[in-house]
Amino acid sequence: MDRVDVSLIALRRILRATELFSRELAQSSGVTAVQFRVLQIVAEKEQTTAKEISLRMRVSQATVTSLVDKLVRQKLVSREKSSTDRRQTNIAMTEEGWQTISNAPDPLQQRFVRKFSAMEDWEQAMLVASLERVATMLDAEDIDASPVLDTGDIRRVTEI
Amino acid sequence: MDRVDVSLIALRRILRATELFSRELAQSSGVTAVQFRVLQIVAEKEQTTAKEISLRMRVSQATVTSLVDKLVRQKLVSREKSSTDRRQTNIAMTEEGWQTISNAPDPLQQRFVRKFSAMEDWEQAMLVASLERVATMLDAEDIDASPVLDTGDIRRVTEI
DNA sequence: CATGTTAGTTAGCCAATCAAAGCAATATGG
DNA sequence: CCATATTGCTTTGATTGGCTAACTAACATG
Repeated sequence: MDRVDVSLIALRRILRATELFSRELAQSSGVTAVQFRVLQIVAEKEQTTAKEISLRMRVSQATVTSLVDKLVRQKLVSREKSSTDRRQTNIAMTEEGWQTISNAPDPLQQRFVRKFSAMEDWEQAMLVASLERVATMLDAEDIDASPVLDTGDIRRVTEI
Repeated sequence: MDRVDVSLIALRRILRATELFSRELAQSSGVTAVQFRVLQIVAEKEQTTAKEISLRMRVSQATVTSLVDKLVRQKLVSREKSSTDRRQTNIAMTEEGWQTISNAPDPLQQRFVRKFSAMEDWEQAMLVASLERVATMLDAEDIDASPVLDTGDIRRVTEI
């Protein structure tokens, strides 16, 4: 089997692993991976607008509305009309939201981080280079790519 | 930014690229990526059973039924009771099915293959090693990982 | 033969997503 | 200053993919 095949298989395994994890999380915890992603985006700046989320996630505003609805129902975020522009709605973290985000289990990413950290320096470097290479091969445009694996820990500052 | 972050970002970009592509395909062509995946599995051996598909895709049999329903409705595959074991249903490719699979646009994988092939030998080797490494880091069990990127060309023989 | 196992379908549910339409609020060009 | 965009968001109504649970049919086996 040639290398192209081997790498495609590996890629597929990676995709598959995250997909399965996502489902698993959806069942075990209250929020699904997608909802958690929204929560993360809100968390990055303490508050945001629906528009912002929709742009970041590359999803329609209608979808954002429904996702935010679910988070609001669980009291993880709150909606509030902006005072400066009343067409806008500010979506803000609640105390529960912060808690959820900090308590969220994160097996997949953690597994990755743990193993990655255990690697030799040269191997880490090689991996980083390779992953970036592949990413560039696959995507053309600039996309939202905060350092999370479908779900993961929040970095409030990272805005590449 | 440390290497862990950089690699997680790259991973996310990869995930994102395939996800966006999948949606795009769903709109432009008749079959969605998942349906296409089913079609590919059937194509590998000319015919299969629902069970086989469900195992390969790691999805319930009920889901397979509904996916196959859609393909049958579009006449891309056909159902036929197995003569050897009449509990089984053979799902077989139709002429249209073959056509669909061979005409299917495949920008993502093609982009990958093209760029990969253009790489120097040592770089290809490095990439393969890295991807496999990451895949192993993320998934534990053995999974279906035929050489496709959500959708892609068929290899009837490849059974790793 | 009775009971169990296996393959598949049906029914009923949920999450995520979209497009289209609607409703406010702001912006803007006469 | 008002009529007409434009913008931001929600509602409505669909579709897809996914699940579990219940059911039917066929095979397997003690």
